[in-house]
Order: sequence, then structure tokens, then C-alpha cells
Amino acid sequence: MGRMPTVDDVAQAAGVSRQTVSNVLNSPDIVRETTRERVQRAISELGYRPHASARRLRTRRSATIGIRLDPLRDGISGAVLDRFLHKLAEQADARDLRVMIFTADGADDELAHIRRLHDGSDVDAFVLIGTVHGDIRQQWLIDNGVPFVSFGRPWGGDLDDPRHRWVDVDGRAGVRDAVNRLRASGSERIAWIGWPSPSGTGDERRAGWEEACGLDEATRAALSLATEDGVDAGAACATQLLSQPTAPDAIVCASDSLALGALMAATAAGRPELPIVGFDNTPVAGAVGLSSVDQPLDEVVAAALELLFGESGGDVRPNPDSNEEPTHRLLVPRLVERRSSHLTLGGITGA
Amino acid sequence: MGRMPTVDDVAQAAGVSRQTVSNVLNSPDIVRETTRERVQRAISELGYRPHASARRLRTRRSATIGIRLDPLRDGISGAVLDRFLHKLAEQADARDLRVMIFTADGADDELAHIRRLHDGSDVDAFVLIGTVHGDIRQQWLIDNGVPFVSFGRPWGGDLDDPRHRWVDVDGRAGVRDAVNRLRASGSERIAWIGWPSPSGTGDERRAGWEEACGLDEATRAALSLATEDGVDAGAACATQLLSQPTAPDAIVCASDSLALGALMAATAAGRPELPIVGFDNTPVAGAVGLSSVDQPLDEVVAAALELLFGESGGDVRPNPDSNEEPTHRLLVPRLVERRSSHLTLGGITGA
DNA sequence: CCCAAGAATTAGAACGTTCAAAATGAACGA
DNA sequence: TCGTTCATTTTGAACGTTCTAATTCTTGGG
Repeated sequence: MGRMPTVDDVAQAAGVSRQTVSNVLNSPDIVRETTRERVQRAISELGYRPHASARRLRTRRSATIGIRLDPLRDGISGAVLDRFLHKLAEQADARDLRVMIFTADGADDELAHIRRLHDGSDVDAFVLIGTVHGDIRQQWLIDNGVPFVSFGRPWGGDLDDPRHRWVDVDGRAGVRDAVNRLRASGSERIAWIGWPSPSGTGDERRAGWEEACGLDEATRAALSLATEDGVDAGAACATQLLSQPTAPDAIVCASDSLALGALMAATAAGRPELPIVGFDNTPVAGAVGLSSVDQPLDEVVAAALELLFGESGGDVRPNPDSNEEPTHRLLVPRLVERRSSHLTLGGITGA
Repeated sequence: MGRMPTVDDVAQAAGVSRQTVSNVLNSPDIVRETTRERVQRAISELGYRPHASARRLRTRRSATIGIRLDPLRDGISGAVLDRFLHKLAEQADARDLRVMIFTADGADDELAHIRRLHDGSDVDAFVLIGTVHGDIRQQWLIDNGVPFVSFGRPWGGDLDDPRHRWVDVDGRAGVRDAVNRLRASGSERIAWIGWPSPSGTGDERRAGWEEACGLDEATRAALSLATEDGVDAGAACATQLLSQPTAPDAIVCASDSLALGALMAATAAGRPELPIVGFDNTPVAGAVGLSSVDQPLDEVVAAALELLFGESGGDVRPNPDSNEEPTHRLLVPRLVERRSSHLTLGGITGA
């Protein structure tokens, strides 16, 4: 394995100068066609590949996106991150960008990592996921001029701050649609199992239920519960709801974990047909045949990259500070209906 | 935001030469203590960070590991990859290594990506996951001198080839233990639901059942089924097994997806207490209270990095070609027992 | 007091690329 | 024929680091 060929080797083989080779790679249009072809041939004959680090050193851009892998949730919802990451890698590749991952314990540690990667010119821009109330990361990134985009709104902050680029999914609309669909199918007493307030995401989703369920305040109070995320918790809540004198005839949940628990509880309570809707459309939901609100992650990732890098290409836009163009995007999720003609917990179908 | 300080800036501030600053960073032991302290102070005062690309250009090492994100499985098992990735990022960070991810359609595409990242000096070494029979990747990597380690044995190939570094989990032993545990608890007719042969991983796991179940060949034939992975498939198989005249009194499955299906089928068939064991100990198994064989991913990752980089540090070892030291590691999984005093599908417990 | 040997530090070059500016070539109208 | 203009190509420098080799400083023995 001799050393890899360099631009100089290619230049010599093609009988042109270093810079012309570079131009063929970076601005092909300014090179005469015959020359370009000759250089291209030399490139492929020698198997030349530009040395990424040399290029980065010179251009001062790393063409790399950094993203933190969340601490593992023991729930099921981690699958969303997984899908997100996959899409991100896919679409980044299409723009000739690389994706670097890292882990961190808490927001402070995450910022330390970000600083290290950014100052070392390892990473041009960051993708934040899972914004929460009182998130310290965004302000820090803005203050330090580190380009970023977040998947998740700045809860409790200024939604319109142009310096904070964000993409999010309109959970409120998603839940509203799900509730409306249930009502159209005849359900009248639709319950809600969600997360304790304040939770940006959770509160929005609950608001969707509240808007669409068509129940008076007292009934709503009786038919909604809040709990930490998890299958057990979901089961416990559903059991409680179903044991009330005025039981619900459908349940909408803030997550698939809760919904799976609810589904199990409903089955155990002898009501396997009870309509239940989850959120995130995780693999588990598909596996057990649970309806779920699906986040359009493809679009989320596309929008995130567009906000960071523009329509196409891999040049990171500087942190915006004016209102010239919108710096955020709210996407609409879609309900995936299952469970009517599908495998259910109550009655297995199959060969 | 002025430009970042460089070694020269630090050198000037500390009244030493460029190279001394470099030495403080890379070989502190050869610098006199008083000098070292002076330089350190200058470094932290200026907030200096080495420029990663410049260093990589000069040293010709990227200190970066590449890993492909598998195409999304619609099953539940993807969670293992997720955990693996997380551990990898964590332990790589401890060695000052970075992790770069990419996606690919098929083995050829993966190799194209690997070539690009390797030739461009973006990545020093690769981690392969999910080796299969007739995998073309390993030979290619060996032939092209690209350092790598695989999580998964070279099925159908030479297990002892020192040029192929691999780490794997002894699924056979894991299943054997699970079966023995079930027998110790009184089960006598333990069934197996696995994957169609040939499947390196699947065949090994099945062998573990075969060795330990203590049944004659005819009974084994009646009590074992093979199917593609998935919850539905698992449910279908379990239903079939349970409807036989001589039904099993326990079921061991090759994956948590299959086991979840089996659990649902058993519940539906009125046998919610039937012992069922899955594989991978995914979050779902924990959520529904399913026993499962847990892969020691921490150790897997540690072993993988050790094979690639040695006991410590981030200098990739060249591809080995002699038998000087072992270049593979087989780890033993551990059964996680659940379901006795825990949430079950049959009877919900909770507030 | 001097010299040798080792410790500590420094100077120049190199890694492979792209930028900025200069040089060359081609085409055209006067 | 000769400028003039535009297209194309080339040259020297720079990006920030570490390598190699050379230099200076210390120490200790004679």
C-alpha cells in the first residue's frame, strides 16, 4: 500500500497544475471541457481521493454535523431518536456532510462536548433534540455563535427569535385529528393519558385532546390522567380509568409506551376492542397493531438541514439575526390507523 | 469572535516555542515542570484548542471510528443497535476518539462509503455489525488493508483468521442457560421458536436449546418452529405450538419480537403464566415483563475497541497478520428473569 | 575549569488542500 | 498588426499542527 495519490500526482498525470485539479473538483464549470475530462480520467485512474482533513484545514469548514445521543430511555420512545438519526445520516450524506455523534451526562456536559467539537473545528453545526422548559443549551449556543438547529420548540422562550432555528411537529394538531377520527367512528367519551405539566410537548398534545374531545370541564377532569412515561404507568392509568363508574369508550395517549400499557390493561379488563391511540408510531405500535400518530421525520430532517445549510449544499449559514426569512418550521403529523383488521392482543390471527 | 488562538499564540504568551507547546500537549513528560505549568496557564487563559484537522493532516490519523447505521428493521430488535451505538460513543470518547455514522443500501454501497471515508482519511477504523453468511465485507476490508472489527463472527468463514478481528456473544451458551433454568423450575417440554437456517446467529441459539432441552429427536422436531423475525410471526408460531395435542410448558425464542408475539398468543390462549424467554433484553421486554437473554454490550464495545486500539489510547493497530495475540473475543450473555412478581399481560398490577 | 552526556528547547520543513493574484491564451474589432 | 477583453490556467502563500534534526542548557566527573 503505497501512499495515497495527491492533487499533485493527479496534476502531473494529467499534465496540468495543482489548482486546475482542485478546480475540476470544486468548480468544474470554470474548467475547459477537454481539460476537465483529462483530469477526471487521471483522477479515476489513480484512484485519487481528496484528503478530508487537508481540505478542512484550508477551508475552515468541517462539513460535519454533531448530534448528541440521548441517555438511553428505558421506554420505547427511544426508537424515534433512532429513526431520526437514520434519516439525518441519510440526508446529510446527500449533501456531502458527515454526522458525528457523542454522548453526554446532562446539559452542562453536553455543552462542554459541543464546545470542544466546535472549537476544534471538528463540527460546523449541531442538531439538538428534545428541548425542554428552561433549556440552557440554546442561549449558550446563540451567545457563543455556534450554529445549530433544534428538533423541538424553545418551550417557554421566544418562539419567534430568528437566532434560534427550530423544527417541530404539531402534536396538538396530531392529537386533535386522532380525537376527531375517534369521534367520527362513534366514540363519545374519549380519555387522555399524558405527562405531568409543565412539559412543552406533553402540554401541547393534551391541548389537542382538550380542543377536540367535546367534553365539559368536569368530564374532562374525570377522563384525563398524568403520569411519567412508561408501559406500567400507562397500564395503571388505564386500569383506573376503566374501573370508574363512567368508563371511557376510547383512550388517547401521549406516547406509545403509555398506549401499550393501556392496551394491555384494556385487554386484561375484558375490553380488548377499546380504541386506543398512541404517539410516535414506534415499531412496537406497529407490532401490536396499535394506532399511533406518526411524526414525519423525513420532513423534519429535511427542514432542519435546510434551515442550517440552505436549499442545497453543505455551507452552513451563519447564525441569523434578522427576520429576513423564517427560521423555524412546524410540521403536521399523520394518524396511522391499525387494529381493526390486524393482530390484536385479544384475538391472535395468523397461520 | 476573533479567530481562535493557535499554538503560536500560546507559545508567544508563554514565552516558549511552538514545538514546546505541542510537546506539553502530546508528550508532557519530556517538558520541564516549570515550563509545562507556564504553558498550561497560557493555554487556559487564551482558551486554546488544537485544530483537529490540522493535527490529523500532520499525523495522518483521524482518531475517528466509522459505523454504519443498519437499515431500519421494523422489528423491535433495532434497539440493540441503538444501545450498542450509545456505548460505542461513550467508550470512544473516553479514548479521545470520535464516532462518525453513515447509512448504506446493501453491502456494496456500504463498501463504497467505507472506501470514501477511509481514503479521505476521515476515518481510521470501522466497526461492522451484523455479520451474515457469505458476507463480502470482511474479505474486502482485509484485502484493502482497512482496519476494522466486527460485532458478529465470520459465519461460514475462518473463525481463527487473525486478520479478522471480531467480538461476539455466545448465543448458544445464553440459550442453554435459559433452558436449564426453566428445567430447574420444573418445565419439561420446552419449545423453540427461531429463525430459518442458515442464520449464523440463529443456528447457534437453536443449538443451545437443542443441547439443553433433554428431549428426543422426534419431540424436538415437534416442539421447534422457524420463522422470519416479528411479533406476528412469533404469535402465529406460539398459537400453533399451543394448539398441538402435546403442548409445550415453556417457550424459548430467538428474539424479543418473537417472544412478545408468543406472550400475546399464550395470553390469548388462556395460558398467561406460560414461561417465555426472549433474546436481547430490549426495552419492550422490560416493559411487558418478559425474561430475556441480555447481551453484555458494555463488554462487547470494550473488547471491540481493545482489539482495534489496544489496552488504551487511540492509535489504531495495523491489521494483524500473525497469531501473536488473540484477535477475537466471545462473551457470555446473562439471563434476566422477570415476570414472576412483575407486570404481566394477564394481570395488571399498579396504583 | 573544562568537557562529555544527557535533558530540554528550538528552527525549519512537511502534511494536502484551496485562496488570491498573477500570468497566459484565445478571440475580436479597429 | 495591435490592443482589449474575457476565459483559462498557473504560481506562491497560507491553513495549524507535528516531525526531524539541530541547538542550547544542565549536570557531574575529572
